[in-house]
Amino acid sequence: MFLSTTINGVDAKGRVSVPADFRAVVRGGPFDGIIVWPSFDGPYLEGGGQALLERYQALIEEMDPYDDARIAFERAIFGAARPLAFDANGRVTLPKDFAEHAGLDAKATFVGLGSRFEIWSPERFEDHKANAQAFARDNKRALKLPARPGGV
Amino acid sequence: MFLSTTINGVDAKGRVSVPADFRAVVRGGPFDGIIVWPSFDGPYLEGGGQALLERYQALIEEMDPYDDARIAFERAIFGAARPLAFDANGRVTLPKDFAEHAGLDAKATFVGLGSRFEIWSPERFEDHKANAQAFARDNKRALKLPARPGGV
DNA sequence: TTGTTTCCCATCAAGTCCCATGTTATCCCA
DNA sequence: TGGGATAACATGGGACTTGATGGGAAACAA
Repeated sequence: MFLSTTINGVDAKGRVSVPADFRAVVRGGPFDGIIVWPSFDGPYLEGGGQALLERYQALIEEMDPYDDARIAFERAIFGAARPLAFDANGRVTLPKDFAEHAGLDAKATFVGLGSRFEIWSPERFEDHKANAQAFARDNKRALKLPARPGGV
Repeated sequence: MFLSTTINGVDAKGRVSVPADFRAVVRGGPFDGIIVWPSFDGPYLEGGGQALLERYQALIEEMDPYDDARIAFERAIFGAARPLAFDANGRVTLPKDFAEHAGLDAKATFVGLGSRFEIWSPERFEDHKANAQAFARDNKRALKLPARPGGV
């Protein structure tokens, strides 16, 4: 599972170390690296191992071959995703357009989300985190978050 | 899996480099090249390895021999598809009618869609990409993509 | 011959690999 | 428990390989 949040440096070549914990998650898989795509939801990147993409593919292949929704998902996800292989030191090179989409220059924040992860510009992530926490607090009933005795 | 989007040049002879990642997908197959046909759905080309065509064949053979839809698909896909062999540098030569159908002149956009890919004129693809992203964003629950905590 | 297609070679850029170094975390032993 | 040794991790730069592309020669068809 992808867990915890890590900030790593992005060097002049666009290389960034993938946190060792994240590398351990995909180790032994069919592809020694991660698969990353720009979120169509905001200025950040989403990623996971090849297993994640294969799960998406299985979902999509249950749709009819020429279903409009299927083709839209295929273009939005597979068309945007890129496999990023680890180098000998566990780094990947971020394509320029990915770095631009997420506003990454000197630093990148890796956020583990269980089956997948996100990559943010550290400044944007701080804003987003505050917003997400406030949203969750204000909507916890609507979201049916598990309530704890005492309401804490 | 065919992944990511790449823009490659089309030279005066109608030659275009197939992205190295795509070549790697079909490498080792029975035919050292790709199979391409004009989409009956829009101004672009569809393609894949020989394995893809064999899967389509299996699907179609489940239909009744004289089903109108079957005959239409057979003509639209198998009748229109051509195998394009790689040259020593991994390029293929686009037949003129294919280039016309997709409006390809100086550049061609290869879009990976998992089990197959599409070839677009870069300008036309930009338009459709925005549509696909908006559609995917609005309908991602239909795909049961893992929801992000907070829904933000 | 004339135009078209296929094959081969040269070049340039970009991506990948390799080695070296500093820093942090972990382990072991006194 | 404290300190030192060791291993793991993150980072920087240089060398090299691969990929994309352009042009030309040879083979083929009209």
